[in-house]
Amino acid sequence: MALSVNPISPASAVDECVAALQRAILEGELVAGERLPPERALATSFGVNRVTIRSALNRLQTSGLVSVRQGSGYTVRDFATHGGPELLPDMARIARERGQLRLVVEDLLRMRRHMAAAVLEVLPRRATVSDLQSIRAAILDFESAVARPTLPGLIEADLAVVRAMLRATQSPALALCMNPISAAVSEIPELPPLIYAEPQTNLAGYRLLLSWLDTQAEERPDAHLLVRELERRDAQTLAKLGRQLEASEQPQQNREAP
Amino acid sequence: MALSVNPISPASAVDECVAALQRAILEGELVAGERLPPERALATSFGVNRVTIRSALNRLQTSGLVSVRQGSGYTVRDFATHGGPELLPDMARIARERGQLRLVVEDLLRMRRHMAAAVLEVLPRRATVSDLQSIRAAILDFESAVARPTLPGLIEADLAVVRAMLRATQSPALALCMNPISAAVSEIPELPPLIYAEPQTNLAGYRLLLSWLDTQAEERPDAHLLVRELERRDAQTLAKLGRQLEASEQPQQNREAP
DNA sequence: CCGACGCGATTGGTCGGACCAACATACCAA
DNA sequence: TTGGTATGTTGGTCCGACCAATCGCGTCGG
Repeated sequence: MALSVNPISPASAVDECVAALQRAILEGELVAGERLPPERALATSFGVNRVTIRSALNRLQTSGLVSVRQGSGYTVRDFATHGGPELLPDMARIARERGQLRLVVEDLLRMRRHMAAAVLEVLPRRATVSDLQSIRAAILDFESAVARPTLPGLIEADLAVVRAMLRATQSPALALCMNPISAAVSEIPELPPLIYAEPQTNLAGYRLLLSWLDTQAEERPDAHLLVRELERRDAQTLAKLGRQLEASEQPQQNREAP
Repeated sequence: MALSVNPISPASAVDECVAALQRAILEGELVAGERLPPERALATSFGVNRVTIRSALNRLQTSGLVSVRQGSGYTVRDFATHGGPELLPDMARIARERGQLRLVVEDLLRMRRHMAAAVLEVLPRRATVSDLQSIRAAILDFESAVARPTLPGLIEADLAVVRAMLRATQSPALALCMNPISAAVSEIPELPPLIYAEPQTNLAGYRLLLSWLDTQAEERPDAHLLVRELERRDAQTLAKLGRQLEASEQPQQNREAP
C-alpha cells in the first residue's frame, strides 16, 4: 500500500507560476539578461492577482534565477553562474527531455562522491563515541529497512544514515553543502530504484564504513578505499541508467524517424 | 577607495524581516519543530503589513528554514538537514560571534577543494579548445588584476576563472553545486583579504593548472598534484585566519574576565 | 547643435481590508 | 467511547490604492 512520494500536492497558484517561469528560464526560453514583463502584465497573463505573481517572483529571486530593481523591473540571471544545487531536480527534468539526463546524473553522483570524501576526511577525528553510536543505530535501521525493502523506506533510512554522519562532523557547513545533493539524488525519479536495486550492496558499503570507523586511528587505512567503493557503485548505477535510457528512448527515436 | 561589498543596500522592509527571522533560527533562538506565531501576529510585531512579512516568510520557506501548511501555520525546520549552502555566509556570521569561525571556514575550504577535484576530474576530457582558450583568457585577466591588485578586482577576476572552468565542464550540474560555495568564500569578509594576500601565489596556481591542461592526456600527471597545491594554500589561509582571530579575540576575552 | 535639467510615465514596494480554504479544537450526539 | 459537526484559527488569494525608485523624453540653456 505504499502510496506516491507526495500524495498531497495541491500545487497552489504561486507554485504553478513558479514552475512555469522556472521552466522557461531553465529551458532557455528566457535568456539571461532578458527582461521580464512587469508584474502587472505577468499577473494578467497568468490570470492571477499581482500579489500572487509577486510571491512567485520572490521565490525565483531567492533561487537566484532573476534579479529585481525597483523602478526598473526583473532581469533574468544566468542560472549557470548564480543558481544553486536546489535547482538540480528541475534541471534533471529538463535534461531528461533532451536526452542528456545521463550527463547530469553522472556529475551529480560524482559531486556526491567527492563531498562524501570530504566528510570522511573529518569524520574519524571529530566524531564522538555518541556520534558513532548514532551512526551505528542509523545503519541498523537501514538494515531493517533492507529486510523489508520498500523504496520510500530505503530512501528515508539511507538519508537518516547520511544525517547521522553529517551531524558527527560537528560542523553544519558540510551538512549545508551536502543536503541539496542528497535531496537531488532522492528526487530524481530514475535514481532511487537503481541505487537501491540491491539493497544488500548498500548495506555492505555501510558495514565497510563501520569497520573503517572502528579501526584504531593508527592502523586505519586511507579513506580512498571507501571512495573507490562508492565509485564502483556509482559506475554501476550509471551503467544501469544508460541501459534504461537506451531502452526507453530507442522507440521514441523510431517513432520520430520510422 | 574600495567600498563595501554592496554599496547600495537600502535593506527593504522584507529584507529586515528575513534577516531577523533567519538570525533567530540560525542562532538557535527558534528551535526546529517550534511553531512561529501566525502571520498577522508577526506582522504587527514587526510593525509591517501582512503582505510584507508574508514575503519574508516566503523566502525563508524557499531557503528551507521553515515549512508551512494552510490552516496550521509555520514550523521551524532543522536547517542543518534542510538548509542549503546559500546559508553559509550568514552561518559564518553567527559562528564568528561564537568564536567558531575557524571551524566553518576550514570545512568550507575543504568542501571547495573537494569540489574542485571533481571539476578537475572531468575538465580535461570535456573541455573543447575554445573552452581552454576561455580559461586562458580569464587567467590572463586575473594576471592583469594581479598587476594592479584591488580586492574587488581580484575577487571578480578569480570568479571569472572559476566560471570559465565550470563552463568548460559542459555540465551545469557541477556549476550549480560550486556556485554557492564560491559565493560564500567571497562573501565571508575575512577570507578574500587572506586568500589574495599574495596574489602571485594564486596566479602561480593557475599557471600550474594551465600547464597541466596543456599536457597531452597520455602523460598528464594525476590531478592530485593540483589538489595538493590547493590544500597547501588553504592550510596557509587557515593558519593566517587563526592568528588573526587570536589577535582580535584575545582582548575581548580579557575584557570579559580581567 | 548638443548636453543638462526636469517632468511625467513606468515599475517595483508597501499598505489596508476583505474573503476563501484548509486545519485544529472542542463540543455534542449516538 | 466514538463519531461527526460547529466554530475559531491560520494561511492563500484577491482587490484597490498609494509610495518610491527608475526610466524616457521633451525642453531649456549653453
